[in-house]
Amino acid sequence: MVRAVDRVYARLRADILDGVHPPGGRLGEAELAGQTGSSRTPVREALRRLEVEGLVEVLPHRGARVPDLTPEDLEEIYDLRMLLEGAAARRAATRITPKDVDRMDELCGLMERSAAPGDGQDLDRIAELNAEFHGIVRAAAASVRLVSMLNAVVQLPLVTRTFHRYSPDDLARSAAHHRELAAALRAADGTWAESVMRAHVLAAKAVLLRAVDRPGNDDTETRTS
Amino acid sequence: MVRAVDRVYARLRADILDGVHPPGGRLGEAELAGQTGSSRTPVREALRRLEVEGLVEVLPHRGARVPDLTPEDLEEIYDLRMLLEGAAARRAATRITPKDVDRMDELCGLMERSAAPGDGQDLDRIAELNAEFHGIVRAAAASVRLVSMLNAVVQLPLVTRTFHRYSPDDLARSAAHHRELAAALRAADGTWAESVMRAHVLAAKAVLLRAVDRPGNDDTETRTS
DNA sequence: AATGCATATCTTGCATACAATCGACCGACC
DNA sequence: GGTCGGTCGATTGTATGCAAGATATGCATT
Repeated sequence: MVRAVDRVYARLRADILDGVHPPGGRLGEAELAGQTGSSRTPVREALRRLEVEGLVEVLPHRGARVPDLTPEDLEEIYDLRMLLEGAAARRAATRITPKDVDRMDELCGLMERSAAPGDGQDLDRIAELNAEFHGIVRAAAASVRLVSMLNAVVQLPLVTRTFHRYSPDDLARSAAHHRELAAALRAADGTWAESVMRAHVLAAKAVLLRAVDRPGNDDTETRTS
Repeated sequence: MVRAVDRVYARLRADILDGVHPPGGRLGEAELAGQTGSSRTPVREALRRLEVEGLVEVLPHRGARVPDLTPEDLEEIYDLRMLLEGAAARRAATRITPKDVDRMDELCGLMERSAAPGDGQDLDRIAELNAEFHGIVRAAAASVRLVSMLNAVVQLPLVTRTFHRYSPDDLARSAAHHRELAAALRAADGTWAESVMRAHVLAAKAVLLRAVDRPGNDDTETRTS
């Protein structure tokens, strides 16, 4: 039997990331308790956990809300992500196993295939593979605190989770970064790996900020489940 | 009326940092509720907050414990602290006001006076001034997420809070770092400020690791309140 | 005598009842 | 007519009762 707080936490987190609870949306404890079939106690605990991850903000006696991020917030978040992912890549370079790098190369191939234009293109599949790819790097960094901080900064609404904003050039650049990162890690060159990772994150930041400034091809709001 | 969870949280945190609850010590909810005069609910919430800050570790159905940090943990923590404090110093360089730098210089003078050998020496007072000094830098960094991450990493048992381990040379070096950091910030030179800050943190790490390897002059265990 | 299992007890996890606080609405007064 | 104050409603914060899981202990069995 899993704990109710874990179910509520996972459900709430997924709902926020999928846009079920829009930014600025109110999160009443009783309402969420009803939706999840549990009582307010696990809901409260889940909300507090999400608060420290930055996914919700709670005001004393006034409940929890989904924060709507300003462009300055996004700037801040990506700067932090660059810093932390870069440091993780550097640490990983001297700790990762060849087997892990092999898997990363394999993932590169799969991502490139899913990114190829045409009927076979599957941008959601890329997101999955991408998550595993970066997960390997973080795991190889072997720093529980660094990883937990990364989780607090990476998994934010509309920060990641989708490659739909990426142009063909963006996708090609991302793929090149992935290949190069694997090469740097295989060479056990921490500085190289860190540099590539920083570029990778900054490129993602550029894509996002471009989309925020001109919210035309943005499809996150239209998601319903 | 302040919330009970805040009282419990502050009390518990202070007790852990002061060594009232030694590393490895068990933290029963009912026991803590009795000590703080509240019920288990605020205690639970406070424990969860402390968990994400790394001050306690909770195992499902098995309660909370104060984690005892291995030398590898300390290594990891100081690496992260170097990274984050360095980044904060860099951001602060282009955002800090001259008034804040003036105050930092003032604090430098006060710390140097408190560090001077003799009857006037007051190492605990240095800790206070030092906290304000670095607080100014963090505030000037103007990044709520960066600051919260720093708080999660800095305020750990036996990481800071005391200058009793510092030799006269260590104290002199620390003072020099502080003066230089103020100068770098006044010059609005982010790279300079970051470099000094990284050196400052690494120097502190060296002092701590030296003390851990040869736990002779360590007085944290003997504290009772 | 040692090991495995069952049980007993203690602790945490969850649910619900009660209290405190905040915001909104309405009325009175200026 | 506008503004200030009070009361009401709703929501969060706290306390406590109950259930489930985990560890420890003791007994039976090999």
